[in-house]
Amino acid sequence: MSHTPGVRQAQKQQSRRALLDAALGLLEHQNLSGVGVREVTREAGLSPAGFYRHFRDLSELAVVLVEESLASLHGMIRRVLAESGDSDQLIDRSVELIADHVREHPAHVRFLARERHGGVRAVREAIAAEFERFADEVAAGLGAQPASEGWSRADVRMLAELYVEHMVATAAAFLEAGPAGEARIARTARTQLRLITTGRRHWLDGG
Amino acid sequence: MSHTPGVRQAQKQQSRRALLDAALGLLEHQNLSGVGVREVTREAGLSPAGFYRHFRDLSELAVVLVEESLASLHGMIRRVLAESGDSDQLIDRSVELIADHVREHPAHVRFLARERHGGVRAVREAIAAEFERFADEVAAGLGAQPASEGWSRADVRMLAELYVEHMVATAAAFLEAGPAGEARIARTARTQLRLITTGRRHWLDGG
DNA sequence: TGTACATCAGTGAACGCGCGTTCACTGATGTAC
DNA sequence: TGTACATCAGTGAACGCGCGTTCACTGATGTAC
Repeated sequence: MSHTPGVRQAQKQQSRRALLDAALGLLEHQNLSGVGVREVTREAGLSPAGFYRHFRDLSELAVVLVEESLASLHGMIRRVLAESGDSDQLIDRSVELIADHVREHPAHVRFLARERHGGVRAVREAIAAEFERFADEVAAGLGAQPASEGWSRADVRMLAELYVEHMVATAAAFLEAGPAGEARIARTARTQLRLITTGRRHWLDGG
Repeated sequence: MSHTPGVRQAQKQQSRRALLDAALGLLEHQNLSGVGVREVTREAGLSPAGFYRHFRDLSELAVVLVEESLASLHGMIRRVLAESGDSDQLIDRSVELIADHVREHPAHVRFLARERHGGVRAVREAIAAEFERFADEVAAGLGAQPASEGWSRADVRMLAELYVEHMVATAAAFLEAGPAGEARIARTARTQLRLITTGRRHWLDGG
């Protein structure tokens, strides 16, 4: 509307970003319940009162972080599903992508792992709802594969949930193990995925 | 040594128990980092200063809770491994046992799920170490089964880890879903275990 | 372009509060004789 | 059994501290004319 494209608004966005980033940084080493408004504003370079121009409280901020964390995860899932090749190659690439993702977004991944069963209901529910959506997405991807011919919708869905659960567990294990343990975690994850794939292949011929 | 069998000591144990129970109760709805010494003593009926006759701080108390929570879990694992029957019966019974366990020890299970990736390192490490021991135990159990003939130690171990991870995820899902969702969680868990079992059966014949 | 007024992101001081921890204490339990 | 002393779990008061939130404010940005 005005010739200047909202200097004020841009500055506000910058403060908001600083708050979100400060919080994410602090959450890498403590729980949401252990982080305080004053701590976040201190880290972000604002006065404590400034916080309330942006969020009602920390759990509101945390829900935004959930959305951002999951946006980056969605990107990853889409890349995994888009891969093509034989199943062993797919597995190798998937595990590699998870490792890359954890390396690139450690704070996001840690935040999700930590608050998924954490003490703040609103955040827990936001995470659970998004993981459901992941499972939907994975189920749609799996359903489109030739290997799923003859499968019931319910079975495709349970397989998708198994994959998502395994992906989350693998990501958490990468974090916990650090660079030194990366190779070991990756090896285990690949073998487990191969076992699941074997089960998938023989699912319809009577176990 | 004395004719009275330590009235003093018995009373001290009682206070200690009260502190542990109070903490476990509070931890059902909040993170460890959100719980305070004063809150715990209030709930336990002691004065704040009394806490320090028993624990250096809350994380020391929490590590004791980890041990207690896992003792009850160990019992469950042993029961699962001791079951006999065909594989479908085993799966049904295992999932049932998990459901029972969650119903009987909800606070313990919630505590483990919450603090497994929580903000207190000592507690996280205590939980991780115990889960490792579970995987050992499960691996030993699996290795003894005829179905594991010809399997490498590493493969038995990765299968054990997959089972443990699945068990933990299932327990957490039971908690999250509450009684209303129990049947649905159980159905999914059983199908997933059947898929894994199918993979296990065909593992050695080239995928 | 210039001017007068409106908006509103961010400030700094203030509030009441509950926290973790310490301390000297008290009184029941335990022990030695 | 009785007595004198030692132990030590639990108390209550005190401390300094950082917290979340509110408030009236300021001054840069935005708008109307």
